[in-house]
Amino acid sequence: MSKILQDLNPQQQEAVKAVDGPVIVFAGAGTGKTRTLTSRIAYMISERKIPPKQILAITFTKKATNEMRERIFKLVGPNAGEVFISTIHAFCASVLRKFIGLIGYKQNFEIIDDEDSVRVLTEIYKERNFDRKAFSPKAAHNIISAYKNGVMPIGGIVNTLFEAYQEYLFDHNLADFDDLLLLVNKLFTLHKEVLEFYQERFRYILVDEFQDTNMTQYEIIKTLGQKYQNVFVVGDDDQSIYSFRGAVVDNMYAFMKDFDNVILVKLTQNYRSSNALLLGANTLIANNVLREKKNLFSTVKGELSDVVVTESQYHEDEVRFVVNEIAYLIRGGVDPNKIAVLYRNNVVSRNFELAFVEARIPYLIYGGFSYLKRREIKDAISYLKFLLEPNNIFHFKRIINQPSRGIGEKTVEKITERCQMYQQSIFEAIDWLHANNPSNKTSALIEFKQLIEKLQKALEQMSLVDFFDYMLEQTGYLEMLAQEDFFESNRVENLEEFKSILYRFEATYGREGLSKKEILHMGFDEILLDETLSVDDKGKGGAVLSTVHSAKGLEFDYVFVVALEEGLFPALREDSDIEEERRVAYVAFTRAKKKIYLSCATTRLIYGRIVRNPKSRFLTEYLMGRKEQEKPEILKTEKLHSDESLRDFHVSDRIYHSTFGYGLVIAVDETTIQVLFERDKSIRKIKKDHPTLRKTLEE
DNA sequence: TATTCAGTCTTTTTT
DNA sequence: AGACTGAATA
Ligand SMILES: Nc1ncnc2c1ncn2[C@@H]1O[C@H](COP(=O)(O)OP(=O)(O)OP(=O)(O)O)[C@@H](O)[C@H]1O
Repeated sequence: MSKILQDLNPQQQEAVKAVDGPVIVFAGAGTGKTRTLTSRIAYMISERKIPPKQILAITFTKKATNEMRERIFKLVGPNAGEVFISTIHAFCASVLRKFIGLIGYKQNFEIIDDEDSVRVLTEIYKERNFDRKAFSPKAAHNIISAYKNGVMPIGGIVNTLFEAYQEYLFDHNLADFDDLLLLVNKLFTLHKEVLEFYQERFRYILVDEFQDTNMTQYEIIKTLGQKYQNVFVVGDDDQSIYSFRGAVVDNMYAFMKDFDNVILVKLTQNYRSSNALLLGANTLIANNVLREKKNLFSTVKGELSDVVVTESQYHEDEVRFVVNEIAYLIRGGVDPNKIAVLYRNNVVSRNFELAFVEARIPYLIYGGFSYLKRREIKDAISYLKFLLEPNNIFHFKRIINQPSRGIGEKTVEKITERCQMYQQSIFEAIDWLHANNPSNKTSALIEFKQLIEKLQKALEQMSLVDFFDYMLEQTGYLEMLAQEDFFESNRVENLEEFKSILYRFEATYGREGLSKKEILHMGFDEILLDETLSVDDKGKGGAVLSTVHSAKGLEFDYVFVVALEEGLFPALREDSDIEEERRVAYVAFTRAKKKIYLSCATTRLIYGRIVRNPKSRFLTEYLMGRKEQEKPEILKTEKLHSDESLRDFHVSDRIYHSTFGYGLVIAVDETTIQVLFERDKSIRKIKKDHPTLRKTLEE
């Protein structure tokens, strides 16, 4: 048997070997879906001699893309580089980069992120005097995006807004994230030649996390696969957590109908977690009605104490407990990269981040604010893009008064007016204004123009990295930051960090003899769709702080699921779907390999208000599968002794044990202690190194 | 145009 | 609590 198949079970092998024709792997968490998909690609290349160039693999995140490429590389070597692995968005961007001209956009179209979209909408609001109070531009963006993703219909004023928005994007040659998908779909529908080009190019298509594809994505995958029918998708209906973005689990069933002779493979053995952990996850998800019944099993038994339940009085206690516990694990030799703190809401990450810094525990944050979305980074990128395209009004508006040059809304309006009415370029308009109606404003504009021209020349003569410094200095951007609060000082650091990205651009694309302009264009395309890009990413890593959504597909030895309270997790808004909330919990709980900590706080500060929420139903549901006497005693974190980590027990100390509850130490020897437990008034011998044994404070 | 200050609203989740 | 807005003032 080939070495690729060796590490797979018979069902997984079946999925790997069925190279031709449509296949769906429908299976629960940790059953090796991704591993099967990866092995299948390796198998196709090394056993079936399929040219790697013909393979397209769609992952859910950029992180998953990188991971998959690495894994395939390990199996088949450098050939892996030729497989087209990407997120659907990045794939669409590459299609459009080639063919978007056919549907009226210019080839150098730009991809904009949410923040840019909101900017555009804000402008439209002002132009057309829309009422901000009815709903904010931000809300409008959410609605429009939901509409574009097929989540909700729109009408009336929102439709007007939507049309104005699309018109603006088209006129400015911009595409938002949703457009990437929609435009490709349009391209494939209107231009069969393009579709055929890609059908021939990618004869084998594989899709991970299929349960979270939306209608447009599915349409794209379906049409691409129509000709050769070699479409392989893997998914888990219980892990569909992106319905807010238009994901439709029913695509899994649609797939089985739309393609002929689909091979259905089910996997039931979970290789990630022990049965002790699986029991909870299985019981929890069984509360959902809308699902395929599955029963995952593991061959590893696990310990009752692998599930730790804690309750803290205040959220500060929760943070302190989690951070102490992680510090303890790391001291005990656990690799920080194998520890994760997962939460439903980004808000709670802040407290943890601060505590990690204080405790000097290295950490990484997934999800949350992307590095590229920071103001200073976006400004810098806008400067660079404007240098390449000095007639780009979009970037002009962003940078013209950054730092302040005394140019406000009114002046910008005058310029755009002339550009539109007389078909002038921005610089021509500036010259005209200065010649015909000179003022200190127009002088400032001329100065700006000269600055840009000077920078354009300099760019040709310097390395990108040196130029970047020069640019920040010449534009006065650095000085502007220096004058802001010192509190903002890490903006400067972020900009410093950006130089390493530029350095990479130059190293990757520089030697092919490309111009600076081309290098930057290619580089920006590469990073733009990479949400995971962050400042601390390339360091040695550390414990992971992540939303549950961003942790999908990942696994960690130790997982802390925090803020498990009604209203937060599950979120209880009028439009929330409790089954989806439960799936989010299921995803969270199934990330753990060795041990899981479920944590909630009685009292929490949110929006300056003190809220007291009961502990999450998911916590209860998770434990429901256990016999009464096997349910863990809840650890009240505020009772913990501050130096409990020393595990140095003495007679008359108070302790906590996950199975037996709280108790009093009555005798100590080398390796064990004797404890009188409060709950059942019995005396037990406990090993000192029992994993959940903790010293607590006096009563 | 820039700056300041009081009042308002926020948060689910992300490519 | 903190970010963000809009109106009032310099
Ligand atoms: N046949 C196998 N033998 C040993 N280990 C396996 C096998 N299949 C999968 N695994 C391991 O199980 C873990 C989970 O695999 P994988 O991430 O592929 O599962 P998944 O189904 O994609 O999970 P999820 O749906 O939660 O993302 C990984 O650590 C993987 O290496």
